[in-house]
Amino acid sequence: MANIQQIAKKAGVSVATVSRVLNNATLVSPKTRSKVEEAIKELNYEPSMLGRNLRNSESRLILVLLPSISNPFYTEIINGIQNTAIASDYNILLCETDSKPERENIYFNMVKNKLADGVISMDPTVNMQKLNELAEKHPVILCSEYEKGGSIPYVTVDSELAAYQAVKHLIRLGNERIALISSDEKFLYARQRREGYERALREFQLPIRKEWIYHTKALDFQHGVHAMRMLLQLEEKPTAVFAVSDTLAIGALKAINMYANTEEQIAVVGFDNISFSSMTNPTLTTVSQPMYDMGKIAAEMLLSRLKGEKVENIVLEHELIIRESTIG
Amino acid sequence: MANIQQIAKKAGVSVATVSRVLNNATLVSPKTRSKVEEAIKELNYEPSMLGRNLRNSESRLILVLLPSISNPFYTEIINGIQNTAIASDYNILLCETDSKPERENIYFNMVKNKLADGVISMDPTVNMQKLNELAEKHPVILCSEYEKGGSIPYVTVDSELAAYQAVKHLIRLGNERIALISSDEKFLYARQRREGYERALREFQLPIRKEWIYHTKALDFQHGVHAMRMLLQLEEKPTAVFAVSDTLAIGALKAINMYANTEEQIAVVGFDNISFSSMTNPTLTTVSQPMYDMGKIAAEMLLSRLKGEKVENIVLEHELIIRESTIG
DNA sequence: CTCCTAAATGTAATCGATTACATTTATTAT
DNA sequence: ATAATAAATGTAATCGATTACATTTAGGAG
Repeated sequence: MANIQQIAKKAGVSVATVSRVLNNATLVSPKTRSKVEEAIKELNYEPSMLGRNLRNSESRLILVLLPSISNPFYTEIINGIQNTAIASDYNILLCETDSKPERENIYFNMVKNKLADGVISMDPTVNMQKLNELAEKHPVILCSEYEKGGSIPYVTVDSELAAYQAVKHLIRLGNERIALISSDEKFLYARQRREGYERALREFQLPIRKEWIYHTKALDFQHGVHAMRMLLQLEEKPTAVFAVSDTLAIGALKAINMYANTEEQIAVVGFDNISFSSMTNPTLTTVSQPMYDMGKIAAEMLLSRLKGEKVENIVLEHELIIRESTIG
Repeated sequence: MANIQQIAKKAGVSVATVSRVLNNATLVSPKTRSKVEEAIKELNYEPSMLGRNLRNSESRLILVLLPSISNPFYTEIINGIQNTAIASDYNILLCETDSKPERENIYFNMVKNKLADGVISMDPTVNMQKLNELAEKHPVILCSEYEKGGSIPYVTVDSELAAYQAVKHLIRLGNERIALISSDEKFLYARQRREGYERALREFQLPIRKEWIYHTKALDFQHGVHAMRMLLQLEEKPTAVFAVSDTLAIGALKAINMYANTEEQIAVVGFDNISFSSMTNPTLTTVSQPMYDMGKIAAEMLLSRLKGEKVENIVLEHELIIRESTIG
């Protein structure tokens, strides 16, 4: 790979002039410019990002942290981020932390070291203290999961309200024994969705029973299956379930299919509206988050921060998508 | 962020000594070493990857190209790659090309520019000519999709054989009218799976009818639904379907559920054994690829190439997982 | 105490770009 | 034709590390 010196030599000019051509400065004569461009073409030259970044302390790379790419929830968000970033000549790097702090560290270092210009974190398991430290010196945006009262700007939805509405929907259908399949409450979204669930129950004077609240260790299908199976073994079984994620809800549907008596109709509501949720049988009622927009806005916020602008937190609208799993 | 000069000054030594401490060279006296280490701790210093990479032309970063993260097929492969890479002190960057050549270019440039040390490509839409050019100067491994007779090392499964076995399974169940839902035949895996499909049919003297071969434009659920819907509108409907990907197969199951008469039992076989495939109703019979191992081996091959070693192509074993969708 | 050798440390070039400032060349006005 | 100005180009420092080579220091032998 040729470097700028070789181009300069070949074109018979100085490296400064080559650099000017590269960055379309105006003070290059057309003649010189074309000489340089020819040399670039001939030697098949592409400027080194390393040299450039080192000098400019800018990489035009954005890190996107997520716990795991296996949850389809992130897919559309990433599309939103990516399209927006690319339109502004930035690229994104997907960083799967697998909820492991060591990996997180490596990615944080990339930012500190100017290998990346900023971070969008969607990882609920992120070390908030470290992220806050990073955010003091570098642009950071939280997407979906956020820190209440924290200083890092975020874009999210109102999880409490969405959960409240989802559970109210179940109540209106006549359900009085409504279970919650949630994840670890160290995550804000899990706490908020439980609060919404409880608010709806309280409003209708329905009991909040802790044996109907099941906490899973992870969000994949299998954990949903297992949670539902546990709920089905209770002497007083719930007639409806609200799960904090579609993956759990789909697992619950599966468990109902496999283990429940066919005459028991158990209604299920999920959260996220992942693409698979309309492929299940029955199709899944769920809370739709504007995932693409969330990603887009997160990217826009980060781009603003990169320009040194202040940004406001944003809470986007959600929507309850009613499908077969609550109709029967 | 402090730099090496500041550490040197603080510790009262030269930058060379600091660098030696950083890279645990042996020729540093214990006294000096601890002075330097203290300065590093005090100033909270972390060496700049940019400076280091520029000098060493090494980044210890591996690029993983994939067309889209929305296909769960890639999830486990990525885990395999990532765990292997991290064990050797490499990190991976996930690059979603969205099948767009511009994006591909950016990522190729990262490699040319030493921002990344090598590439594992899982993208069937990759520009093979450009990838081959890149592979002349940089380590590149193909994972899953590969180039027959090409010079880039690959790890994959025997798609033709797997498809042949899958279709034979359908034939043994008594199906004589077997459809194929495939994707664009510009992809090698699609061609190979069609060949396997045809070989099985020929072997049992069953007709190969082109109205039973449907090519989709993409691999998502919706395209599977649409394909199956088209097949159900034929006057002579197939009694079984082999789809080249689980996502398509799951869409097909959905379409059968929605549009087929309940008395028609249409058997379905997919390919990949994604985690969803055991959540559907009926559960999906499918070809299981050793995805984690494939990723692991791809990473190991790349690490070997990075050390300058030669590597051999590897074809891994697959397995037909029989579930409800071919039992009824 | 001196000399020699080995160990420890320092100096300065290097990687590949950008850019402030200096210098040369071209253009315009008088 | 000459001075003044504008445009084009060049020179060299810089970003933050590594490392060959040079130099200093320490330790041991005589």
